[in-house]
Amino acid sequence: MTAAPRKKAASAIATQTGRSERLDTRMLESLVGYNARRAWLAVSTVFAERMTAYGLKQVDFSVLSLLAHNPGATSRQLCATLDILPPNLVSLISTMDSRGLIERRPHPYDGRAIGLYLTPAGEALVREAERTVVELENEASERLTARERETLIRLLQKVYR
Amino acid sequence: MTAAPRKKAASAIATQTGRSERLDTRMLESLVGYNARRAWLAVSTVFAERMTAYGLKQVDFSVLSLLAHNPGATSRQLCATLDILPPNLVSLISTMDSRGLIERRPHPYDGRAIGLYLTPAGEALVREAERTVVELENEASERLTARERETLIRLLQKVYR
DNA sequence: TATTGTTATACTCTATAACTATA
DNA sequence: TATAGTTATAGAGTATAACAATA
Repeated sequence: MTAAPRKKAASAIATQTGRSERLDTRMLESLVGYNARRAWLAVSTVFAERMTAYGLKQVDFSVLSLLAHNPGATSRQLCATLDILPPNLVSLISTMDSRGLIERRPHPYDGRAIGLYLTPAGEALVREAERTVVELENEASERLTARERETLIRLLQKVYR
Repeated sequence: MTAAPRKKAASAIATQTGRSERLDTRMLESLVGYNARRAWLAVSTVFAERMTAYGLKQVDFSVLSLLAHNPGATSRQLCATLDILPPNLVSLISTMDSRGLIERRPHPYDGRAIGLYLTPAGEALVREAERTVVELENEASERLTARERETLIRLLQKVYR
C-alpha cells in the first residue's frame, strides 16, 4: 500500500499501444479472489493504523477478542480457529503474557494443555479495541448500506465456510 | 492453511467454561475485513495448487494476465496497479524473462522506461492459466448463484475502489 | 502411539535506503 | 529536481522438523 497513483492521465487514446497510464484490469477484477484480497488489503491498512494505538497487530486482536468470548481457550484451539501454526503462536502468547494482558492457567483435566484467560487489563484493552474496530469497519464499508454489508458478509462466508 | 480440523466435536455444552472444541467466532465473523481475508485465503489456497502446474504464483499470474491485456506496460504501471513495490517486481520480471515468457523492449520515447510484452510462449501460457483460473473461480463460488457472485464482486469493489 | 506446547530454523513476502540513467 | 529501474538488505509472516511432557 505505497504506490502513489498519478493525477489522472488524459488517456482514452492509446490502450492498444499500452502507453496509457491506467491499465485494463477487467480480467483480474472479474475474479472473487482478487477482489476479496483488495478489499481485505484496504480494510487491513486502516486496521493496522488504528491498532497501533493499542500496540496490537491483526492476529493479536483476533486472539484477544477470541479469548474475551472464549475464556480458557487453549493455544491449540486458537490455532485451529485462526488457521495459524502452533510455533507461530508461541511468541505472540508470551508477549501478551509479559504485557499483562493474558494469564496462563493449567488446564483442569489435561496436563498438557494450558488455558488462556484475559486479565482485567486485557479485558479493558479488548473492549476499547473492539469498539475501535467496529467504528473502523463502519467507515470502511461507508459506501455500503447496512443491508449491503450484511449481504457482503453472508456471501463471503458462503465462499469459505 | 495447515491446521487440521477435528472430526466434529459433540459440543453444545460447555461454551461457558470455554472447553468446547469449536470457539465462538461471532465477533470476528461480523467484520468485513475478517471475512474478506478468510474468503481470499480459501480461494488462494486452491489457486496456488492449480497454478503450480504452470509454475506461477499469484503475483506471477496477475502480472502475466495484465501484460496479456496491456502489451507494452511498464514495471511502474504494474506496480501501481497491483500495489507492489518496485524492488519486489524486479526478480519476478527477470525470471519471466529467463523463462521466455516475456520480452523487454526499450520504450519508444522514454529512455528510462522498458515496455514489457508477452512472447508467443507467454501468451499461450496465460491463455491456459486464465482458463484454469476461471474454472477454479467457478468451483470456489460454487455455492453462489451467478447473480450472487456478481453482487459479491460489486460489493467488494465498493469497499476498496 | 498421539497430542500440546515449545525451540530452532528456513523460506517467502513485504518494506526501506541508496544508486544509475534518463527526463 | 523528479522519475524508472535496479541493488542490497532488513523485517514480517509463514512453514517444517524435532523435542519434552502428558494422554
